[in-house]
Amino acid sequence: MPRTSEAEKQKNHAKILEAASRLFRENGVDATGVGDVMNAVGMTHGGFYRHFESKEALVEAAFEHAVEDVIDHLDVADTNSALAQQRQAYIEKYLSSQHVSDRGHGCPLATLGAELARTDGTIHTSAAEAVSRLATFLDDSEDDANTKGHSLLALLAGTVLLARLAETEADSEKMLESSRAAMALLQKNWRG
Amino acid sequence: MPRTSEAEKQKNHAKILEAASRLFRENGVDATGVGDVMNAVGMTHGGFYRHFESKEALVEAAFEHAVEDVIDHLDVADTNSALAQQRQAYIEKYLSSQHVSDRGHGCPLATLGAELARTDGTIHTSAAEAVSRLATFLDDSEDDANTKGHSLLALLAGTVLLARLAETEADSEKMLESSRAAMALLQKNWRG
DNA sequence: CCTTTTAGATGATGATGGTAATCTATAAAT
DNA sequence: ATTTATAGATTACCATCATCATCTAAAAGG
Repeated sequence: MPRTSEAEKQKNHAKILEAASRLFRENGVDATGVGDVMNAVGMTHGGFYRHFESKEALVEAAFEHAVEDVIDHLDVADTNSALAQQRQAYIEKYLSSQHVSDRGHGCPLATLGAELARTDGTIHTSAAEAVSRLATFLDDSEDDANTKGHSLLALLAGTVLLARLAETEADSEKMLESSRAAMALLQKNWRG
Repeated sequence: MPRTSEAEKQKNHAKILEAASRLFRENGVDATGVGDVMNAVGMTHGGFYRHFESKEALVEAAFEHAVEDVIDHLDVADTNSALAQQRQAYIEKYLSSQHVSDRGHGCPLATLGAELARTDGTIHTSAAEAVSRLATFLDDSEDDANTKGHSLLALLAGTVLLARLAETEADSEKMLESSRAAMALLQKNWRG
C-alpha cells in the first residue's frame, strides 16, 4: 500500500500530532509509547520515523500543539473589553468539570507540567514559554512582568490538578466553585 | 551475607520507603524502576519483594510516607494562634525556592498529582485524602467543607508546579513572590 | 547446638518500548 | 513511460523493567 501522496502524508503527520497530544495528556508521556500513538491513528509503529526524529521530538511538537490548541485563538481580541471577555470565558472553561474530566484535551500544563519540569533543553524552554504566554493573557494589570497573571494561572492549574484527585464529582465541583470565587477575588483586589 | 536481623530488616524497609518517596518525586513514578530504588539503598532488586508485594504497593506506601513527612507534624498545635503560625510557616516553606528546587523532598501533590490522578483504587483514594487533610489544615474559616483551604492549596501547588518550569531562578522567584502576595490577599479577603 | 526460617543476592523470564533495517507499492520527477 | 525517491508495513534488535525461582548465609527458635 505505501506509498501515500504528499498531501496524505501531511494529513497523517497532523493526525499523529493530535493523537500524541491527546494521549500524552491522558496517560502521561512516559506511559505513552510511540506504538500507542501510531495505533491511535491506525498506523503501525514503523512509519513513525518518517515523521519525527525521535520520541523526544514528538513530545515537544505535541506539547506545542496542545498549547496552540489552547492559546492561539485567544489573544486575537482587538479591543480591551473584548480581551477582558476572552479572559473570563477562558477562566470559566478552565474551571469547568468538563475540563477536569477531559484531560486529553485540557491544559497541558496541568497534565504534563511535572513531567516537563524534569526535562532539559527545548522541551523545558517550550513549557516556560507557554507559562509566560498564558500569564500574559490572563494579566489585566499594567505590570510588565505579569506578576498577577502568573498567580492566576497557578490557581487555575493547581485547582484542576487537585480536582482531578477528588473521588466524587461533587467534591471536584466544590473545588472548582471555590476557585471561581478565589479567581474573582484576586482579579478585583489585586494591588499592582 | 544474608540473612540480616529483624531490626536490620525494619531499617532497610524504612530506607526503601524513603528512597522511593524521594525518587518518585524527583523523577516520577513511571520513570523510577524498582531496581533504581533498591540501588539507591545499596541493595539489589531481588530483595524487594520481601518488603513489598508489588511496585504498586510501594507507590502507595511511598506516597503516604511523603504525605506524612509533610503533614503529620503540622496539626499538633494546641492553640488557635499556634495553628495560625504553623499555617504561615507552612505557606512560607511551600513558596520557597528551596521547595522549588528540591522536588525530592517537596509536596508530593505538586510532583505526583497528575500521575496519581490517572490511578485507580487505593492510591487515588490516598491522594484524595491528602488533599483533604492539607486543605483542612490551611483553612482558617469556620467552613466545614474547607472551601477556602482547597483554593489556597491549589494556589500553592500550582505555583510550585509552574515555578519549576521557569528557566531562571529569577523568574521562579518572581512567581513565588507573586503568589505569596496572592495567598495573603486570599487569606484576608475571603468571605465565607 | 541444631534445625528451621528468611533477607537479600543472582539470574532467569516474559513483556514492553525505542530505534534501525529492509521491503514494497506508489507517488514524483525526468 | 521509465526511473527514482519515499510512506508506511514488517521484522528485528537491544535495553529496560516487573516479577519469580533459586541459592546462601546468617538469624531465630527450640
